[in-house]
Amino acid sequence: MNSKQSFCCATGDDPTFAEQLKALGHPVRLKLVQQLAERQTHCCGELCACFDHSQSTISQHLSMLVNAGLVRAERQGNRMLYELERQAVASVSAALEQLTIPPEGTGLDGANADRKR
Amino acid sequence: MNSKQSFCCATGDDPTFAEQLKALGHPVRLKLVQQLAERQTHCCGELCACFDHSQSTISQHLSMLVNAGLVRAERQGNRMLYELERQAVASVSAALEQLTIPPEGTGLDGANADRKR
DNA sequence: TGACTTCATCGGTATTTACCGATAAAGTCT
DNA sequence: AGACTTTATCGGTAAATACCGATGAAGTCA
Repeated sequence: MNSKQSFCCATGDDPTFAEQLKALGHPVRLKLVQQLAERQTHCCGELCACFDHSQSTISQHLSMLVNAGLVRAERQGNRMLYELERQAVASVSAALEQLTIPPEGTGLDGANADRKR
Repeated sequence: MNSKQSFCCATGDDPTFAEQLKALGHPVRLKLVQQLAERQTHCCGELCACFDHSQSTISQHLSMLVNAGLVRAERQGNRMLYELERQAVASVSAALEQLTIPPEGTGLDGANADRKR
């Protein structure tokens, strides 16, 4: 039953890394994250105003971001304040950057070696 | 008809950023990228050996990575050599890191301001 | 040429995702 | 308390995704 979902190379690392990337990999959610990046906090209504999707849709996308650990939600009176977990985004970014480092001693990496920040 | 997919805040930026994140946001594809990061090139067969998915499945995942611009494919005789586009991964990483920068002059960013590399 | 290897593509099915409207839950305010 | 605001959740549908086996296409090698 799990033969479809398993992947044998799993070395036990990053259980949520793919999840986080997946959460970021939707235009609405990415835009939400970008909005959140620009200000300290947003409530759901403000965010909804940026999209022409229903409130329920935006709320669901937000909760996916929260589940992925990329956004924190905090109740404030009547409304929910959403705040970007910049640290989490940073660690996703850092993990990706790791993949950028060419293997040692290849000597073939001419096309890539010059970049590297 | 496009009312479901449009998102009004789109400022015209990053047309493929979400696409790239989405491509990375699947455990098999992420693992493929990680494999490719560790060596200069891999052929499809080598990569298939790392998963217990069918060859067609792996091939499809690879072509998604290629379409997202994250992997380059090059024919070499009988086989295809896949190589990570480290530059593309780096730019995804950099774009994410941008989101990490708190807005100027908030003064409220105590929970996040200490990190920032 | 024909047998063989390697990979991509096709056709199909099952699962997941995205989305909506309606409603519930939580809070405010009079 | 009741009216109102704000957001989450439920139930459902349509579309997209993930996967497979079978087949096709491209290349090698005798």
